[in-house]
Amino acid sequence: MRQYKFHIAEMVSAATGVDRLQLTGLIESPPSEEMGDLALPCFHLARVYKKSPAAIAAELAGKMTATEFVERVQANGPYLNFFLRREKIAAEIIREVRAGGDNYGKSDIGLGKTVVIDYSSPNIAKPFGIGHLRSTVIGAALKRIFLFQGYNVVGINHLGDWGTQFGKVILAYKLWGDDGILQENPIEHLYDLYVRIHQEEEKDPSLTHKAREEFRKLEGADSENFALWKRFSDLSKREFDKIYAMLRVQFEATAGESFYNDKNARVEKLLHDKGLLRESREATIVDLEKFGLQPMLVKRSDDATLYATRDLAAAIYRNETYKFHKMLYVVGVAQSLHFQQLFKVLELLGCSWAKDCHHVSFGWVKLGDEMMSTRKGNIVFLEDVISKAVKLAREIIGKGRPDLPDPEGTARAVGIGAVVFTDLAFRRETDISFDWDRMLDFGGNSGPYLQYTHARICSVVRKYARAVSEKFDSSLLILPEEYAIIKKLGNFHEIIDKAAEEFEPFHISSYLLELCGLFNAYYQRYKSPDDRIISADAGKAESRIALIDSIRYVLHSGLTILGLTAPEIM
RNA sequence: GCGCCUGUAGCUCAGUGGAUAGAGCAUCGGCCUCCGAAGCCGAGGGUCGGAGGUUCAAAUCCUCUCAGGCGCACCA
Repeated sequence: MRQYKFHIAEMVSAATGVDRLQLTGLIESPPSEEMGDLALPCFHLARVYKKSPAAIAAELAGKMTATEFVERVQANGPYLNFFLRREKIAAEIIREVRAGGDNYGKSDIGLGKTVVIDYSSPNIAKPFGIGHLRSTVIGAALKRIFLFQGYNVVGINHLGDWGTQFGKVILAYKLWGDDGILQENPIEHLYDLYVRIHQEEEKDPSLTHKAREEFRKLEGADSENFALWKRFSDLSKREFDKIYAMLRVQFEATAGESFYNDKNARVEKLLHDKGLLRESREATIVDLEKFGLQPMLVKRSDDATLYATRDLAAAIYRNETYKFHKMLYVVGVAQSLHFQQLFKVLELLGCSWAKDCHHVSFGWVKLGDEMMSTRKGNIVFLEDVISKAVKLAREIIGKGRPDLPDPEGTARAVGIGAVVFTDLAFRRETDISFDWDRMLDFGGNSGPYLQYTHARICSVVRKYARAVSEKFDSSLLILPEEYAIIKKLGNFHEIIDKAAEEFEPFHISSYLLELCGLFNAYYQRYKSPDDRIISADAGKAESRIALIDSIRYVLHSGLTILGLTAPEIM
């Protein structure tokens, strides 16, 4: 619909002399159909011309004449409403979708630019929980959104594989670990040890000190600790890879924190040379008080590095390696202070690109009233969630369609789709309450609802049993539901743009739900031989199939971007 | 204490300056001899936490206030 906004802005600009781009931004969609297809609120013009908005609207309505796209223009109070030529719009949009196919909605505004996205980034020696899933799902969706816009995208898995916490795991393993259990069930065993050391620490604070010492030794290349770390790390990565395969998530680089071990010293020197370092309470810090921020701790009192050091090293390394246009950190809201500090320190180091770094934060996943916490041990395992969802999908699928070609694969597609979509069904910043009932609700606003609608459209197109014609007659698409769908299809570009600008995949989720709602209402409303999609009238059937096959394309692209598969039968 | 975030229908959430505040779940009532009922249609349900203010126009912006959450020195 973007092109028609431009067109209308041109018309109004010609009549008033007001800047065309400014007008484009003002044009909006009216709340109801009888108010036309696009509208220009005249409040701003009223200020310029010192007349009432209603008078301006009336006056402009008189000056406007019909055009190739605009059928009539009508003043409605302070609004100037534009009614488009439906036949023309229908023909253009459907042709555009069909010509583009899976490429419809793509753009090349990102050509030659690189976006680096840091996402997923689980901690080794810890289970992959529902919380990490959120970063993974949002990051992977953003990656596909930017690819859709022509950007070169580098997805980085910044594994949490270094730091004091491994001192804890190493210490716990030395105290209570069991090689046999580790071999058999690595993540579970490491997780038990991790929870246990946190509990024991409460009773015996000396453990904290011992754990730090273990990490200091690890950083000092102690061979025993290094071997243990390496083993934990390898076992964990193997588990994570299974999950990524299941979610079909890929990374261009897996460079965890340990990757920067040999790059921290250089950062420290840079900070030192800029005179940014200060000693405070025995630790090394960058004082950020004049920027209203807490100090950033760069090194511990025993000289071991901290995550801030490694994040600085990572940012500098990535800038040098990828020359990025933007860098996104898909990390929970709990770390927002850290990122403010990080970006500020980069700025102080003279990195002009610090402004291109964004913390794409997301809210908590709560369990009941509590925040999920690995340390407290109240987390939900991703594997349990997926296996329950797939099991439920298997039951539902088995009932309706005994002839389904690949029941197991479809059950997985739908079960995983339900889980993935749950993370995309809210705005990023919203805290999510983890709820089994909602996760396993395949109706309403859910992934399976979108997939179901897609399969349903595929089924109708199959039943039509003829090639979808490109020579359909758009003048036969006169039902209000048909026109509403056409306008919705025409909005796909704008939705992608908005999702990319705001780093918000939810806009796409919301759009797809609306699109499916329009289709389902349309589908169910008309049942007579003439009115149904596969109409007794061959011409109508041809046009309607071209229309719903266009929905199919957009739905398929949208689902793919979000990370869901779109089975043709389910 | 300082900083940030949230408060919209019974529940979970959209809507972030414009035309009667929307959806899903839940409740109640309808719709499969007919293209897939994982669906659709309808009903009830909201002083948008509260009070001031800015504006032609406020759920949306500002101030104050109440309630909840998170972050703030050697975890990441």
